[in-house]
Amino acid sequence: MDPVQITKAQPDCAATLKRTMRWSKLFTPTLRDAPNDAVAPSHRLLIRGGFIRQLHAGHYSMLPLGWKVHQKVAQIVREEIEAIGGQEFLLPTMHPAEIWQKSGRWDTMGEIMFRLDDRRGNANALGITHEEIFTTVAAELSSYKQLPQIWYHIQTKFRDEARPKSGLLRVREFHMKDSYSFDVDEAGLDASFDLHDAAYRRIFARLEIPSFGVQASSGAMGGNDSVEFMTPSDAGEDDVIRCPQCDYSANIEKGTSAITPVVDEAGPETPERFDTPGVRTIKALEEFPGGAAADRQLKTLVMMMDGLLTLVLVRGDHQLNTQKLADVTGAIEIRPAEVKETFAAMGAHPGSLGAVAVTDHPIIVDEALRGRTNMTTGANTDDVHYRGVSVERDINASQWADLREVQAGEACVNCGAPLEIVRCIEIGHIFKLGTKYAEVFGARVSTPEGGETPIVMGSYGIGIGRNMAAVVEAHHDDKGIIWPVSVAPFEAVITLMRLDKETIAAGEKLYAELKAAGVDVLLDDRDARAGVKFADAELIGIPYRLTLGPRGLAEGNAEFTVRSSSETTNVDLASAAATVWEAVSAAR
RNA sequence: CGGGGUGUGGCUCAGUCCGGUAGAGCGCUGCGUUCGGGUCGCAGAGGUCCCCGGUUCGAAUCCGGGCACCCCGACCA
Repeated sequence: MDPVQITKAQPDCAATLKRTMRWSKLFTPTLRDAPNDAVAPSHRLLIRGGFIRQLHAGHYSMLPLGWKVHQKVAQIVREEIEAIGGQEFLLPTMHPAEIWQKSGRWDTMGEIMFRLDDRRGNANALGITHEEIFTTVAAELSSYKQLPQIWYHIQTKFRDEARPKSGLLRVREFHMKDSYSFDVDEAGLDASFDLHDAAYRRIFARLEIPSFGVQASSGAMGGNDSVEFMTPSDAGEDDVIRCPQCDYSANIEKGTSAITPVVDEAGPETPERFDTPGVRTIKALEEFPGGAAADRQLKTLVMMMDGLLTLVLVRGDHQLNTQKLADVTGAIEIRPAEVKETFAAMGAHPGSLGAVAVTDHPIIVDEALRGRTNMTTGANTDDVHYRGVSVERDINASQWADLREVQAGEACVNCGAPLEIVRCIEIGHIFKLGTKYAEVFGARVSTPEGGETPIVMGSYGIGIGRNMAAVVEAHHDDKGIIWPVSVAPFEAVITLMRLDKETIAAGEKLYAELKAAGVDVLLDDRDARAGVKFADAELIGIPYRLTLGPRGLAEGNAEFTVRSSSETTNVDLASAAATVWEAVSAAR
């Protein structure tokens, strides 16, 4: 028997060709038409290009090309988190109810969390995020000397979204990178937070997603100093307030604006009742003789806050933002009261409601109503209103808060410029958790002074699939996707116009050269018409194409085409691989 | 969860109002043709018409119930 030979691997042309990625063997079911129910560009193109297929609402299969892109996106995220000291973990996706009960989120998460019982009848949850799990592990940290730590994982998260939509943009099962920072104090947390902020900006730059950070509500996740990264897109689901002049930007759930003060007359000593037959809306009351302009009316909203009927007051021409209401009250379940609940509590129907002299329900009043006098509002009798209402004198406010939703054109609180409201996709979220989880799970470290302190934590998330979709939203045209080289399913494609011996040989030679140079390349050897091959290459968005046909080959040329610009040039066969390599490496 | 819409071959859709044994285009298979931008011709395969029940001689079509998916809103990192 021959002795085992251990030899250093040598480039082997024959082996390379055996491993050649041939389009004829590639499973990429491209479609000429997108399914009619796909609306968002990324959704349509990822389906048409054969990247993804839906299994059911909010659950997608990643086909080979889709998974390849997904992994490239994840790898960029991984590299940038490693670069700030992140250490990668693999954690359970199914968690015992107990751990969520311990943090209190078993109840507060509500229906967004998938829950299931095991054979013993024990309750479990599918992880929607991993604060609880990481903090449990972090309980083994014992000394300030071990800090700071940044821990992360890239894994499946489950969220039982009420309405999955827009392909990969909002799904129920998805991969997310979440990292958690562990510091001994607030200053350390600030530093870890800033590291993530910078890492996230590098990630979006490498993905070529235009992005900016906005002040945000941290919602059910808990915490403060919350920054969301946004990319403008009609396919998004967040409205963002942006100042075109200074750097102010905030999620509409959080942001505010300066509004022109309304000058009120003092009004009467006490509110005056007056009949308003048939008046049911702000607009109708504006037009009613003896009524008032919308900005001189009080809008009284009846909300059920965790089952407690509550009055919420905003100016007549303002909108309530329910997330702001949730944030200031801590309520979990908020819904408008039903008409019959409202009538039972108030004695009147919507359209004639008001808070004057109401004492048996909590009343939360928007800050914009501070100091307002001589206002008009419903009198809790159908077809009757009050005028001459002074908010602070006549209404028993239990809480004042910023509840108003900013409208486009209102003035920036920093510089006074008119604000814009931009539809955006949320592509990342970083926020400071503080010591909440550390205290619950006993993650404490000894301090230099010899005492003990709970670890101060931060939490940082990026949805991989959503970012993949966001790249497509930012980079496509009417022919298909235009992937940035950094995440393209292939960096280059060699398109054979004919399948004769000479063309195939030239294609395989180029393939081997590019492969040897480290270029991720695909050989289109399908027996199809030129139009089909070009259209498919453009649809799936390969950044660079080398076209080999009899026309150019006769003169020793290939054609080099750039997907993003459609620019085509002739290159000498001998230098074709180098041309591609240079373009790819410059763009990586 | 509220409102709207849709379920017919792999994809896009017609047929449903007015019940009569299921169609087109694209795609797919074979043969021929063509060969640098989704050729052309011939032949062919492929459908529990979302499911269950009812009415009827007969249901894709009418009636009842259910399910799924999409869009808008609510909600949601």
